Amino acid sequence: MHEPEHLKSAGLKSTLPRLKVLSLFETSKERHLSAEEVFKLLLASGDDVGLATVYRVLTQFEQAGLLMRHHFEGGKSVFELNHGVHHDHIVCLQCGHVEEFYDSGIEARQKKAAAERGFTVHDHSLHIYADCNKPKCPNKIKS
Amino acid sequence: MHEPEHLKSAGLKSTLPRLKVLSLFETSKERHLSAEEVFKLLLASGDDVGLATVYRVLTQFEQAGLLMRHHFEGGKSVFELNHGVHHDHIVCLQCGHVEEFYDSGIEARQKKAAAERGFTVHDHSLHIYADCNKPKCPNKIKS
DNA sequence: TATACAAATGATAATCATTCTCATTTGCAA
DNA sequence: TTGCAAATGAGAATGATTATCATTTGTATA
Ligand SMILES: [Mn+2]
Ligand SMILES: [Mn+2]
Ligand SMILES: [Zn+2]
Ligand SMILES: [Zn+2]
Repeated sequence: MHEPEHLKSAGLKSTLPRLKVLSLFETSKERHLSAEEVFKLLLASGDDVGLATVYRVLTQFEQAGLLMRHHFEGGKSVFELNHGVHHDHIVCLQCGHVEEFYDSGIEARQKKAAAERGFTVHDHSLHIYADCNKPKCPNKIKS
Repeated sequence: MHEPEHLKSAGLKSTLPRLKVLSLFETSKERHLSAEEVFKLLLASGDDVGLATVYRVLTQFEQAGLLMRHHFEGGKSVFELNHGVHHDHIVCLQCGHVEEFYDSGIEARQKKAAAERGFTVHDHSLHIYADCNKPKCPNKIKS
């Protein structure tokens, strides 16, 4: 029961919808969730939160540094709890499974490439799109 | 005047809108263009092509391998002529300027990261978001 | 604890990029 | 030239996200 403090320290007041969304990310089996998925999971668990509120809260949490937003292919934003450690993503094109990885060599070479060209890096996104080849992976893109 | 053959060999018949779009990419000062930009540039040059046709043609050219599509931040697809050599992008958050780079070390480490996890790579996208620090860069995001 | 009110919510309208529909036009093969 | 499948263009439809605004709620204060 530390969520209210999380919100407080982020300058957000502790409301029911915000607690529900945060709690969902902390307990969900899926680490990376879209707004639509958050909305549906809350509905399914009997917690009614308006879709507009879901979008608002996700954006607020992102700005507060509680969540990170990613733009995978498919047009919809995906969010995950910000555990403070940067990582990149491998996304399975068949089942949508997301695996995280970190390669300090890649990170270093990115910085170098940008610096050599006079750029000041703010941020980067690296997504590898692939087949996961897991036994449970269906050969069909999940809707 | 070799465009018609390009289209023919791609299995697309040589129509006026398609020739105009292809020619625009071959002559434009900007290498990376969104659908909206293509549409407006054609209008400005007196070549009227419907917006729906622009979208259709861009997608067809992408499928034919003539263009590559990228998803930079900002929600709209960006296209460029496919010159056959893979590269990644550094995008200036202030002026939208795009610079290309290629780092074989990064490429190799990506393949390795995916392989180690049992993935079969289809594709990847690496975008570095930064300030270009060029003298001509305005401190404002261009609309 | 009751009250007051700014902040938050939720239903719904609006927006934006993109795709779809369908009547009309066009490239091109015969 | 003609015939016609393929392509086009105007506008409707879609899907994700944001804006509006009347109503509700968290919380500071009396
Ligand atoms: Mn992640
Ligand atoms: Mn490029
Ligand atoms: Zn999979
Ligand atoms: Zn710049």
